[in-house]
Amino acid sequence: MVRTLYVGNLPWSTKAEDLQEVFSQYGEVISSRVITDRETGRSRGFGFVEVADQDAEQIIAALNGTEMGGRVLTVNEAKAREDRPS
DNA sequence: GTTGAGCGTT
Repeated sequence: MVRTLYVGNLPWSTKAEDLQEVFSQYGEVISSRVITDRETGRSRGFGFVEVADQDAEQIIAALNGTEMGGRVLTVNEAKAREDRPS
C-alpha cells in the first residue's frame, strides 16, 4: 500500500528526484512529483511523494520541519483532489 | 534572472 505525502515550502530549485533522494533516506519511496506551473513551467514550490504506508509516519516525523535548501519543509499526508469536498 | 500560501496529473 502507498500513502501520498504533501511537501510544501520547497525551494524553487527543488526537483522530483531531489524529493525522492531525500525521502528515500527514511523509508520506501514509490514515486515523487514536484508541481510546476503548467503555463510557465516554473516550480510552484511544493510537491507530492508516494511512500509505503509502513514508512509514512517515520518519514513525516523525520522530514517535517527540517531544512532543505535554506527553507523549512512542510510534510504531511496529502489530500487528493477527488477526496476534497467541493 | 521575479514569487512564498498552499494540496497535483493521468
